[in-house]
Amino acid sequence: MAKPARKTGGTANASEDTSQPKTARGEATRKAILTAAERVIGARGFNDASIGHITSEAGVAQGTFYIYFKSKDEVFHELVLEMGRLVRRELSQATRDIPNRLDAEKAGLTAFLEFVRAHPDLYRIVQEALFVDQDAYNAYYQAFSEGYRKGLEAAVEAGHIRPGDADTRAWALMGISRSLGERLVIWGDTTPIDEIVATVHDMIANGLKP
Amino acid sequence: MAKPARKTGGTANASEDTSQPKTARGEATRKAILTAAERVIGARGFNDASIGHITSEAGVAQGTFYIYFKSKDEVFHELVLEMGRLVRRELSQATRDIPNRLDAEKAGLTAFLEFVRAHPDLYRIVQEALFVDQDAYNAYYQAFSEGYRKGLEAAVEAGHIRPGDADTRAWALMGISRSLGERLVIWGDTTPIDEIVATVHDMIANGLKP
Amino acid sequence: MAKPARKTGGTANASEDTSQPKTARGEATRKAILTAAERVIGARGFNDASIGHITSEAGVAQGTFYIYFKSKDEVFHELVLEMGRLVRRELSQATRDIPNRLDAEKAGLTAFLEFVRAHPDLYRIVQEALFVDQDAYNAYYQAFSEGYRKGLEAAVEAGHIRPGDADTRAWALMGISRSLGERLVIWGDTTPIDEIVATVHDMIANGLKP
Amino acid sequence: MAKPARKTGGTANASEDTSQPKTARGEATRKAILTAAERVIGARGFNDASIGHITSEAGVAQGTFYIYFKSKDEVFHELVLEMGRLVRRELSQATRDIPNRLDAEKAGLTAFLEFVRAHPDLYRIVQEALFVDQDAYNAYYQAFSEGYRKGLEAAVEAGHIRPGDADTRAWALMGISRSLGERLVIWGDTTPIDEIVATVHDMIANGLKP
DNA sequence: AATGAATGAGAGTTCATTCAT
DNA sequence: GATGAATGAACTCTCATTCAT
Repeated sequence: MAKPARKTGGTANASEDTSQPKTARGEATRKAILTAAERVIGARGFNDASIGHITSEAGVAQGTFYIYFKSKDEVFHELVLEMGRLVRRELSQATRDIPNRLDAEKAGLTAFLEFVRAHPDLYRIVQEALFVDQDAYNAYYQAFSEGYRKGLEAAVEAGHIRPGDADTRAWALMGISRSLGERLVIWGDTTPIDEIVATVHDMIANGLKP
Repeated sequence: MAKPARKTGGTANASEDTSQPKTARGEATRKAILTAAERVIGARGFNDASIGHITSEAGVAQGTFYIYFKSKDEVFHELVLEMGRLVRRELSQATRDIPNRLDAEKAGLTAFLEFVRAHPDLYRIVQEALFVDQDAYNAYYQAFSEGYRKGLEAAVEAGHIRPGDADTRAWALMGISRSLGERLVIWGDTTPIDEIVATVHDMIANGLKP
Repeated sequence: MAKPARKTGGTANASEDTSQPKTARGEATRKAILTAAERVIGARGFNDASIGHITSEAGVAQGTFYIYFKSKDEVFHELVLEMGRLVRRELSQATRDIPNRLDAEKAGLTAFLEFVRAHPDLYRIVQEALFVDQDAYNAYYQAFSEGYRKGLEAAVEAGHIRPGDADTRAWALMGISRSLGERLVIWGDTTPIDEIVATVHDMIANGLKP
Repeated sequence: MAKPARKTGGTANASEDTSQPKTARGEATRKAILTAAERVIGARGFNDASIGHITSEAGVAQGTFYIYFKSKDEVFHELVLEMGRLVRRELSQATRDIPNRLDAEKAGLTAFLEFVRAHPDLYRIVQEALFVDQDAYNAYYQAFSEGYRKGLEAAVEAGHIRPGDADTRAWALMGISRSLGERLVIWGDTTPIDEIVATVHDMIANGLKP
């Protein structure tokens, strides 16, 4: 029997032993490794991407990796966090100044799909986090689901959409985004994004309107 | 440079060197290994689940594994296929005899969520297939998305729902199911399934009705 | 340092635990396994030939192997002994009744090359014995070299050939046979055997004649 | 059934993933492993020589082996090539400046036997190549047989020896060398090399002279 | 800061052999 | 006599990580 505990967290706080680069050269090296890691892990998956693959893609020696990152898990963790930051920034830029929830929903979906199409590696990395760094995965989706939920609660309050459990709706809407994003990245769908959005938004808007 | 090709397929046809069991004892052993693999891989993930973990969970020696499966990849492949079969059977049983698409949608979602809650390991395994056995992953979702699409096309035809791109809608609806299923399995959500379904179905039904 | 001792012997006495077949059916099974072993080991080499390969080539179950042979080493041993018996019989039949040493030499070479061309697997097996069962290898060549030596000594005595160290000559002549045999088996040489023999015998006869 | 194809080639081009050493230390380590492999494989045979045996003989960790060689097969391949280079160099040094073919033959045989007695491991390794790396084995003997053949053709042309098929003679002479070499290495023969050569050369010279 | 050689634990897999039926 | 399931030791190879230079 003996179900083993699921691996969880561990790589939470990034800066402890790994020195932050002090020079411009160091900064550049660190960035090169991070970018290489994104490409390599995105393409091969976490387990098939070795440190050697990453460093050779980055054009540095293997040992150099450990000057900037404590472990393989740590780069991965950082990539997931980065993905979160980027997506959230994108979405908040796209939806700021849009008072109506349903309009914001539409703009957000469009922005998300465009981002995902532009960064397919990051999409895969976030999905794989479920198996590699569950804490990061949780943090990623928690941030989204809470944002969503609050938005939906406010929209109900404001009478923009009709009543209904905000958390469940938040997960449902997130699911739509993820699924359509996956269709682009994994399945190579080429439908123009605005067509996708039009179809989906028709459904969502009618599904939620008061 | 050298972007590596993504691992793909390879484990497609199962029986070549691995002998199918010829006795009841063998049959039982094979089943025991498969079940153990489901538990262990579901719990630890593909990479952290070693053959040793699986066989010791199954109560057999390591070598016994290779009597029934050609490789670690192959059990995984078989688990994904099995998951597909089980889910599809569940859904078709739940929705047969329901003529109206929207009602069928509701019944299907309920059945899916109940299934997922009952088989959390299988959910994780299918998700991980994206990184371990992409062919199986593709086959799994292709089967669903096509079924969905056909159902939606027929429903439009029949005037049960209003017009709209069936493929996009199919992916959107699949995304809703997956996301809510994940909330149950990964996030330990305890909302009663019928409440979830009620909330979501309100949105879907209004979103699609003519 | 620690040069390990070379593996040697161990499988010398064949009948101890392995029961000799008592029935005609058993006899046939044993023969089938031996023949299969010759083919499989000859083709793949000792190490790449598994018991499973042999038994499946023989059309019996794995366990059956151990009814007739104590171990993998043992079949191999027996094959080498068999090769020795066959070759010696062939040679003595070919050279009996030929009083003159040089004529006998010619007949023997012809017979040997014909045998080898007809049994390429056995040739390889004997060569591999050097690495698998050195005792058998030694026994095989000792028998030949001694026969050769005695023949040459007698021939000197009789004045058929001119004086010279018999043992060295024996190894030299054996080397010629082996090398030409190998050219047939390993290199696929198709020169007619009598042409080969004519060329070589010209050299040997002139080299040894008084 | 299913006669398996004979293993062939595969280890042909050496440098692809295995990095050539870039420092003196690396160079030394590589050399140490190669030397250890020669000793260990020569003594125990390819299959009984594990990577662990080789690395512990070399005084390095197991993993270090794979920094310098892609596989066990690859070291073996390299050893066979090295053996070929060494022997050819030895022979060409011993026979250069000797215009007469028969004299060169004598000098070559002497040099070969002395080399073999000094490097018994290499002799065994080349023989085992027939079962481990047939390409290397072929390359090794092809180089010799062609050199021999050309020499003999030229000698016939020059009237130093009498006419006769050069290829067959080449294999016969190679066989003599191999066989006498084996007697030294495998059978521990202690006859002084010049006595062996005297006996054999008497036979060859008379056998070939015009 | 950067290198690259070295480590060694641990993984997947094979296979000769045993044994209950 | 024959089967085929089961065993487990042993092997090759990988890779995250450390360290001397």
